[in-house]
Amino acid sequence: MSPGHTEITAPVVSCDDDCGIRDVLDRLGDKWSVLVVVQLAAGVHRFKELQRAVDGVSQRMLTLTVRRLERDGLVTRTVHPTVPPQVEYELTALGHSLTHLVKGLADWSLAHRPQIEAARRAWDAKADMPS
Amino acid sequence: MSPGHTEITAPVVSCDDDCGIRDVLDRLGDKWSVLVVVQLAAGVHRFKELQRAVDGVSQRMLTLTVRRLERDGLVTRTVHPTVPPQVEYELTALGHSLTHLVKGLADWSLAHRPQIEAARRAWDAKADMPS
DNA sequence: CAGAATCCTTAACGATACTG
DNA sequence: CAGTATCGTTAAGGATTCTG
Repeated sequence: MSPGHTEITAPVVSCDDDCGIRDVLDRLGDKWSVLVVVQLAAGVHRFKELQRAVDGVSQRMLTLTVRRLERDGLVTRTVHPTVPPQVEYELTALGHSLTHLVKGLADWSLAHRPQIEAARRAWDAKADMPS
Repeated sequence: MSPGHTEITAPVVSCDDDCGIRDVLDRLGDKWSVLVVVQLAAGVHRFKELQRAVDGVSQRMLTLTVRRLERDGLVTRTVHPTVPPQVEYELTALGHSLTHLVKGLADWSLAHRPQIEAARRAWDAKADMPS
């Protein structure tokens, strides 16, 4: 191994081509999927409950989000043919397995938030300086 | 506690308001940040090396991405005033601490990809059915 | 209540050209 | 090489209205 700069060692997660990470990232990337999964990790929710819990999500986006999660097999959608319609969403086993990772991200986020904010302040302060 | 449906138990990760998860998610959400972090986890990279390694990223987006990562304190940018300019990017300790989580996501992704694809095929097949 | 449909605004992204 | 600047496209998301 020559010293100095990069020799491009074995990629941590082969991302030479898109071998799957992107698929998951695209689902985690959108604004609401993770938040919904996190909420559902606490238990079964009806549509309106979800919307209140996530706070900020429009009804349209919540619909789209749960549909995509359902399509990916992360949540189940159960319709009860009652007089006011009642639909319950629940995490599948697959969905629950993701919860641990999401929890990890949340923990990391909370733990390192001060550092990140400090770095941002430092950067922004530097940027304001003319010379 | 009444039985039946949801009583909204304690949130897994308090997301009543946005208490930090979103900040991290927004950085994970964009198309390239994670890929760049993953590449840098393998070692120091120059700008062009990164662009080749990530494959698909435009020079503009790579610039924006590394700038944001630098602002957040996840990577360092070192300029060597050589005759052709040479800039090296490297993960900070903070950046490295994120690597574990990203690796976890990648592993999960690879492990459960078949399940997700199967679920999608099933969903799409069902959707095509007229009745 | 749960949702489908429509319209509209924004910003993420990509391609190209130019610079130190 | 490592950017910056500009432009055009597209997709994500929000607001609103209507329906079973």
